This record gives sequence, C-alpha cells and structure tokens, in this order.
Amino acid sequence: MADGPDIARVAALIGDPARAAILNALMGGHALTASELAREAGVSPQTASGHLSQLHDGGLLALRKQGRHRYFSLAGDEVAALLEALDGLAAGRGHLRTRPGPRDAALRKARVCYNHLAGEFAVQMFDSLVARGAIDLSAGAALTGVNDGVFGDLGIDVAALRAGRPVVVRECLDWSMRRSHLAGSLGRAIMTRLLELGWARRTHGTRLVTFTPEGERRFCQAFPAGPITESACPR
Amino acid sequence: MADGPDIARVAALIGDPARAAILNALMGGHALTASELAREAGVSPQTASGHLSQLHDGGLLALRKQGRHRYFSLAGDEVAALLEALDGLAAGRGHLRTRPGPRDAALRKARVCYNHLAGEFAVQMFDSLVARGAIDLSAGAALTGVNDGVFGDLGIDVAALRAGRPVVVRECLDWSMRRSHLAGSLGRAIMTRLLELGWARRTHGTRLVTFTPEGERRFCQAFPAGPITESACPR
DNA sequence: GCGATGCTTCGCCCCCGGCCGAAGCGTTGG
DNA sequence: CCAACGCTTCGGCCGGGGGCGAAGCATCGC
Repeated sequence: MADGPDIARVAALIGDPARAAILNALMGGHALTASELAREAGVSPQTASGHLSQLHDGGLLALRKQGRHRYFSLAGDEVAALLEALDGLAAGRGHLRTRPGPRDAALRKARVCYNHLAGEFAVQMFDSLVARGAIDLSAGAALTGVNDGVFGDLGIDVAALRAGRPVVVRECLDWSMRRSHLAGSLGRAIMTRLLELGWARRTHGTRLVTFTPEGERRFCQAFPAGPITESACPR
Repeated sequence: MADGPDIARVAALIGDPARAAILNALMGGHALTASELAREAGVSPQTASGHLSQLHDGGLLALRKQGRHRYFSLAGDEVAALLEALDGLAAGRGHLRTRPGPRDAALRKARVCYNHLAGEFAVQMFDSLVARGAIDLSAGAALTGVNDGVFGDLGIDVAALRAGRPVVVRECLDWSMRRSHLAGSLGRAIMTRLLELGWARRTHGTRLVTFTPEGERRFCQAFPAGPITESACPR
C-alpha cells in the first residue's frame, strides 16, 4: 500500500515549531549561523544544533563551514518553493501566528523568497516577461532570445548566467497571490540587481522588501503590467 | 520574530506516518470512508478517527456524511498540489518508502493527482495546450477562446465549466517531471473524459493510470507534443 | 601557551501525542 | 424492538522526541 516517496519524513521535519522558525528565517535568503538561528527560533544553542543537523541530514539545509562559524542556508529553490506553498495553504486555512496588520500588507507587495523577489511586484515582473516573450512557457520555463534589452539595461549578463548553471529560469508559486513568480538563477540575479541599483531595500531580519518611489517608477517602466493585470504600481 | 502563516501546524499534520498514508490514499481522487482509510494507514478505526478529525479541523480534508458512512476527500486542488510538491522534494532527497521498480516507472508516465491527470502524459498535454494557445499564461493561467475544437472533440462543454466555477484552469507542479500540469475544473473534466472514452483505465486502490494502445494514439493526436518536448508517445 | 567564543555531544527529564481496549452514540435493517 | 455496523469518545499505556545543563571539541585572538 505504500507507493511513492516518503512524504511524512520531510513534513515531520518542517512540522516542528522550532525547525519551522529556522526555515522561515532562512527564507530571508541570508546564510545564518547556528547561534543566530537558535535565537531566531527561541531555543537554546544545543537544541538548535540538534534541529540543524536533522534538517541538514534531511536535505533541506545546505551547510558551509567558515572558521568557527557554521553558516546554514536553504538547500535550494525547491525547498523555498515548498515553503512558499506551505505558507499559502496555511494562510488560506487561517493558520496564522500573528494577526494580519499593515506589516502583512507590505509583505504581500514585495518580499524576499529565499534568493529572489516575491509578492505583487514579482508576479507583475513575471507576467511582463512572459507577455513580451522573454520567457517561453510552452515547454517548461525557458529563456528565449528576445528580451528587448531589459536584462542588459538592468546590467545582467544573460550569457554568463546560461554558462554558469543549467537551470536559469524556474517558476515559484507565490504565497499571497496564487500565481507564479520568477525563481532560478535569473530570479536571483534580478533580485541582486534591484538592491544594487538602489531601487529597493531590505529590512534587516525580515523578508520585507521596500521599493523607493524612484525605484518603483523604474521597476514599472522596466516591467510594465499588461492591460489585464491589476498593476502593483500607482496609476 | 514570528511573521507569516503558521507553517508548522500544517506540516505537522502531514508529518505523521498514518496521516500521510491517509492523504496519500486520498490522492487517488476517490472519497473514502473512515474505515477504509484506517485499513489503508494500517491503524485501528479509533486511531484513524482521531487523525481524520485533526486533518478535517486543519482544513486539509473535506467531509461528506452519508448514512452511517463518512466519506473523506482532499479539501481541494491546493492540498493536492502541496502533496505533489512534497512528493517531489522527498523523491529528490532520496526519501523513498519503496525501492524504485517498474511500478514506479509506470507512475511517472501517467497517474492520478487528486482529480486530474499527472505524469509525462499530463505534462505533454499541458505543454500542447499552451503551445497552441488554448491556455494563456501571460497573466496567470486562463482559458482563451482558441482551442481548435479540442475540447469539443473530447466532449467537454467549456461554457458550462466557465459558468460552474470561477477557477477553471490551474497549474500543479508535477512530482516526477518538474513541470506544470493541468489542474482545476478543466483538468478534472479531461481526466473524467479520458476514463469515459476508454482511452485509459485506473488500477483500483492505486494512483496508477494505464493507457490502452488505442487510447495512447488518440491522446497523442489530440495533444501533440512540440518539437522540443521529448514525447511520452511512441515514435 | 591561555582563555574566550561557537558549536556539538551526552545525559537526563518530561511532556506531548500516537496507539489501542472498552464503552457510547447514531444509523440501518430486520 | 433488537442486533449489526460504522464511527466516535474516553481512559490509560507507553514510546519518541524536544528541551536544557554540563561537559567536550574545535577555532580564534592574544
């Protein structure tokens, strides 16, 4: 009667409050040390250490030793995508840890999802890229040649990305919107550039991403919303 | 420190072996009674009853009382999609309950995902529909007008589907392939027709879907693979 | 070398939660 | 009405696993 992969093992890993808090903290994209994660989860360093090795053994976390520190991060895009999906389902079922407030609304607009952008802005960007034919979805997400120089204008070397890794573009189901946004190495590169260009800033220790007025204008210019989509941008 | 939905609650629900077995059984799409699910999970009826109320309270299961039976089914597409995503991650991390065998390969080709088709065939169908412009992904998945009469030929009344429910088309990330396949009420309708037309049959108590030689031919004719996609069909 | 810091391992406590036996409740069928 | 059946609730058992204190290893700075 038991066919298919062992769901329970993975789900049980995420199912502990302390471990879930750790994973949630790592959704911010920054690699964090064991002690930082312990603080984040509200448990002692020993306890956190145990949780971290479980998550590592389970394949959910990547580990990089550096001096006397051990930096943990999510094991990859798929893990982040799964956590987003869980977020979505939990939110839809009313399982909230905090009451929805203004902070929540800001998160829906723009936030970090591991290493790329999520939220209304991210969905608009994804749609815009698809609409202009930069991304082809007819046989899995793939980069086409056409992009009207968007990536070049942003200062992103697409050729270098292609060379670097096989998977450049990947879909990730957004938590708040129920739509795909851009993940993969391209998504990562864009997020990086948005911060470098000063269009948006991150709030430390949070997944929150705040666009400057100027940055928002530029963003909407680079990734215009289609006629159907309700725009995340003013006017 | 706690922002966002309560992931742990949902994950913990799935994280128990008995409950995971129950959910897995319900991925077959059929509504099952409490005792059937108890047998499926290998626990006593009392124990199963407890698990079932937890899953129901948690919003993962839908319940329909009928006489002295209680029929349980998955609460919706999103739950099925989450379970598929978990399957994928677990498989990728080598968390398998059974050794991969011929049965496994058959599951990768075609299987049921709650109420719609999944596997290579399903991905090919999705790609084919996108390529011919029947589904528009530029702003979330939506049905266009164009469909070259495919749906009509299959005996599916698209207008009636539109009227019935708001969401007609939805993406679901495939477990074995890492690509989207078609869910939503349209996906459900197509699955139903495939069985009614006798193109494919289900193996009882499994998620397995087997196409007849004739059915496979017809299917590939109705949903031809693009030039890029490696075809699930012979030749 | 020494101590401080970051992290892990060990040992133990303890509680949460899965599990089943027995009993209770509702429905069906005679 | 009673018996059979499906399912749930209650009570108690028990194991797994999270939690921390204390000690053990590494690494860094001096």
